[in-house]
Amino acid sequence: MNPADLSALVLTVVQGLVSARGSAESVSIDDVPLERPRNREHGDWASNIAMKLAKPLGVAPRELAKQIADELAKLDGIAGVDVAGPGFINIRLDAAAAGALAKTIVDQGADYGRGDLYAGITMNLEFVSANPTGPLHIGAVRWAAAGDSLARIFQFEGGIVTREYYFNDHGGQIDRFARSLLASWAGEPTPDDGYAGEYIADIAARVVDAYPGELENIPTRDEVQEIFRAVGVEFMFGDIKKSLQDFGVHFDVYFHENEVHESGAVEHAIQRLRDLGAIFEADGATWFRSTSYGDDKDRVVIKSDGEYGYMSGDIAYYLNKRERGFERNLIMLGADHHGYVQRLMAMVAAFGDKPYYNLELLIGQLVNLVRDGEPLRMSKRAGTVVTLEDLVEAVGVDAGRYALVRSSADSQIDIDLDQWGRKTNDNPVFYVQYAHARTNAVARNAAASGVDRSVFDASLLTHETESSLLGILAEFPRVVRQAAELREPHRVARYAEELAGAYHRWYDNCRVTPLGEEPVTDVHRTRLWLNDATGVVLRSALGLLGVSAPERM
RNA sequence: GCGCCCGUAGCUCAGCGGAUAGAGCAAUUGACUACGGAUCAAUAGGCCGGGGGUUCAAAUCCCUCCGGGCGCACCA
Repeated sequence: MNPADLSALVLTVVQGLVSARGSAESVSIDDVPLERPRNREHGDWASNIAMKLAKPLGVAPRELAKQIADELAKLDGIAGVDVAGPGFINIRLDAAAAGALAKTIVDQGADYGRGDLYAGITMNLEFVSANPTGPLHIGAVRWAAAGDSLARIFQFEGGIVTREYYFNDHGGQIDRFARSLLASWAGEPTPDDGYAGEYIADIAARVVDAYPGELENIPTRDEVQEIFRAVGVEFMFGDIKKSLQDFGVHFDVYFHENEVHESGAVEHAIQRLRDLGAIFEADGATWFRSTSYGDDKDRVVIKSDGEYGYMSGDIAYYLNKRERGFERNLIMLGADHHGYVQRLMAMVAAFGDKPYYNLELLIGQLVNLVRDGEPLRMSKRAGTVVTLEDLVEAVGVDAGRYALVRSSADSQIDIDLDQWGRKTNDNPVFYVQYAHARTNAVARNAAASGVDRSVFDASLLTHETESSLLGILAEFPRVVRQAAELREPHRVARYAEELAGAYHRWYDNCRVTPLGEEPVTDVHRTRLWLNDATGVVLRSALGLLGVSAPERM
């Protein structure tokens, strides 16, 4: 029996009692979530429904709880029901009902835990989106790991997901990049507003290699700079794509900002807003009246010099996504972009769409890398940029990804490179991966000792570590769904650690293979199902995080 | 000044209304002739930043103050 089944049973009982009392109070399945009590002595599952309904029904909570408990106790698969504290209903399942899950999980394999929260919904996840002026710095990388994980979680919940990267190779930032390359080539100091760092010299050298002996013969400096811009950007962007690929992050669409400009999408989008009455002219510029939709100031879309303002691109890009058919659009940004939320939501509302539904902005707080107790400081001027490569070099891809998704994006985090670089048990990712490898080792040993899955008798899973492990396995679907709803992939990581811990404790207490000359029994065979079920869920959880699940370590 | 995020064990962080607030690391002590000790067991460590409020019940929701981070362009 899984928690959903049990919830349904409790609901039936509660509805029966409510109508028997002649109350009009309506109770739905969402009102009776079951929880795992922290203290195992409180049973396998607990419900607080009696305390919630006591007031509307005008009954004492404990009395109502007792009535519900008495009805529940009569049902099959329930070993006992107690009322505790202010009115908790604590339910103990019999071993067979609880243990059946092990077989269910093995039978369903990688599909166990899959949900339908976003079944058939088209979702566009935009993240990283760094302009190609330098290697990916650590701030952009947080969402590379967390965004990709979120994409996997949405897909697990049935979503039709597109991972998208938006980039721009024109404008002020790119000009500074091109001038920096040019200066490096010419042996001049880095321009005051330029980019420093070894990569500039490296890219400049590669551009020169691509045009051997030619740059010197180009008459104007502007023309040379244009070559550095066009070719340098290409190299830089190639490097970025490669490091993302090496990090296990693959984008379905690389969307170029020029696309919205050249296609006339910007004019199209502004015209749409104009038709909707959200555009006005003032001071020689064209404005979006975003204050009518909750923004704190109006925004320029066409500057007085006739150029498009920054926001015009965002407006056109959003409309483009909608016209490409995406129902839900998520953009993941760093903490320094939180000021964009209001104006973009105003735009969504102006188009007649639903803010926070058709468009969501996820803001991730800063990440610091720490070594020897000291944060690695970034300075663009000094050219000390902490990059994705630095992270991967220090701790590897698995630990790097895991460290980035393990905490809520709402929190600033410090990643201790010394700790995460260690291949020992003070590294959480190894703790989880080792548990997975151990399930495989146990399965291999079982096969060698003649233990197979020919028999499954759930009533034999009676040890307290077995009921604890089963309880955690049962929660996987709910954890994934919650991670999806809240856009919080770190929940999956924390769950994986909890599951790994429960598995290690079970391993310590319950043997799958017989000792010495002992005969193979159905207990061993049934435990193998539980072992394999744990392996399945650990693999799924690690997969959702984009971390490998090794069979041996 | 206005806005967003954060403040929980020595450190890094979980805990989006429930029972005695958790994990990993660090500290102390145990368990290997037992499916991999990359493990497990145990001890110690907390006015959950302060103060008010809502509730049967608050680390969690609301208000306020304090502290830290990040933003508030006809720049991108």
